[in-house]
Amino acid sequence: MNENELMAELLLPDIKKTPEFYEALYPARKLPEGARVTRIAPSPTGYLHLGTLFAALVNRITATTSGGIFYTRIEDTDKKREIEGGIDDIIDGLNRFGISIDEGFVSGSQETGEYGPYKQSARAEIYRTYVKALIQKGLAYPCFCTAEELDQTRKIQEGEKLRTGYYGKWAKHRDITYEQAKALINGGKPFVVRLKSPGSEENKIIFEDVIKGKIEMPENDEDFVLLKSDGIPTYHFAHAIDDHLMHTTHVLRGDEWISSVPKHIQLFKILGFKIPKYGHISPIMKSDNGAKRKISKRKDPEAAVRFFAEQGYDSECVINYLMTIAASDFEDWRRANPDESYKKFKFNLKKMSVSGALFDENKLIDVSKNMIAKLSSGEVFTRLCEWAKEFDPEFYAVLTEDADYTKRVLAVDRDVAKPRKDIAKWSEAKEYFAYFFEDLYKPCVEMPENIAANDAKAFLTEYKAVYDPADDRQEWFSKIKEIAPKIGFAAETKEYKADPDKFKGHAGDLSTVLRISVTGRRNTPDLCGIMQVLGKDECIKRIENAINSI
RNA sequence: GGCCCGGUGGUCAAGAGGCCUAAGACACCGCCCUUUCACGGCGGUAACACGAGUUCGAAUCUCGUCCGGGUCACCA
Repeated sequence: MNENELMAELLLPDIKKTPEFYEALYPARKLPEGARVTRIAPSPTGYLHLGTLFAALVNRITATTSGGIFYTRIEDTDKKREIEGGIDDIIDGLNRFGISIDEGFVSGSQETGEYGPYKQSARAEIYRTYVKALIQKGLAYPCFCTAEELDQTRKIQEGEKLRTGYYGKWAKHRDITYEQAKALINGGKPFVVRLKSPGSEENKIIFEDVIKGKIEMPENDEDFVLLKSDGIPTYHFAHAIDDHLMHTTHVLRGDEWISSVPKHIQLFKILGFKIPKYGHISPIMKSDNGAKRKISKRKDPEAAVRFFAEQGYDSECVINYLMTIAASDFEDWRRANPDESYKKFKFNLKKMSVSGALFDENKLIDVSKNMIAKLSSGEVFTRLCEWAKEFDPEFYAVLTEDADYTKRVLAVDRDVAKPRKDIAKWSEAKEYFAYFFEDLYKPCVEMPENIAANDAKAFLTEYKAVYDPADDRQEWFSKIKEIAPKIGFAAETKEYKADPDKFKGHAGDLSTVLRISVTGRRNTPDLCGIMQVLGKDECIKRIENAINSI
């Protein structure tokens, strides 16, 4: 054995396999030409984040449009920051938003696929095998520096205004000998394994980012850590091994990774792996006192995807909004294909924005209103109940007490040619439909200032006598028009506008009186339709109540 | 501070040297339609960060300045 081989044996004596074993275990995927293999690799250090959802969407749709595979991999190499239930929350969240997963973790506890395990903590032996091979070739070495020592050199570098890091002459253990290492290990010293970087800062590397375009950076010359002292790899190393073995073709991740690309490219080259295509996704930003900053888990409630669920934003609407951010041509496509699933959209990574977009709730509201307006009342019923069941059980009870009635309520101004665009999120529905339900209805008979109480009373009394729930909209309104002149109101709005002084108001004002009496609201959808749903008895009751309390 | 990336209305954005008197969407404002509110229709306010250069011609190419973002861990 030569010195390098001795070193490898000293550092990783338990590793008996070779990289060839794993290369054979995970052969290339049999996929059609041009199929893209993508993935997200969340770490279970918190709940599903908007940025993660966004990245998942972009990865999912690039795999879909190319006939490829999208898989999930759990990056749980940092045991210190891991939180309980993190995996479940992330994967369940993806499922909830309709992001289907072909392979890897498909639920919090279940994984599928031929390229597993899909959890890094279960892959330790694989990483260590590759590290050992690197040491054998003299391409990696042990480093015994303590956190304090590293801190010390960083301070010196800062003092001298030098680039910080473990490189060049600062790489203390770069040339450590087998004998030296052996002595330290026998002395019980912990160590990490570092890459013996062959790079130089003088050299430039150029790579084509599939989203951002051509990027030029100095070559990596840092002897960064491959294996931490607990024997677990760093992200960089795990990324190279996993994405190679799992045959990822496109690494689409947050652009906070862009500065690590030189490290990654170097690693792939040294390991003899084919370099995947990289695409770096700009973060979703948030405006904070005029300043623009990346949306943050700690400060912003909407950073956790759960926020949208609680608010009652429909998951499909959120995805469609995210698509408008992901692809500048998505809105045009949506207008041209109003009924297609977003999955049919021909997504092009090059159309992605290079700079981060501000999260725009107004736009989300607009997208949501448009989408919800297109739903049938049955579909609205299903989704509303689904939401209420989880987030507003009381309302859920009201909605499901008489499902047929509720469906008729939801059908007002909905299953028609031009449905209302009124609801943006399910949490608004309770307030919006309250007057339909005994338990939620709060009578209010406060009439507009321009209508005298006597006139209101007189109108309601007359109207009550002729009211017929069988009337269609036209008949319904003509009855109001017939009463109008009798109490000094214009039957036609135009009449009134032509000479306002001649009238106390117009038929429209009287319909407002009726509206308030029946619903307690000044604004509602089509009143005639509402009264039909409410039924004769209820309407009469409410009208009488109004007459008595004005 | 070093290294990257970016900068078109309030927001998202089209834009590849002449088609730019700069599109569209959201938001906002006005008018019309209208049983209210919406919807819809019509219209309006509002932008190429700044300075040099290249060119007959620059939002577009180059350089500089300024501003914003990211990153510089045994975190991902």
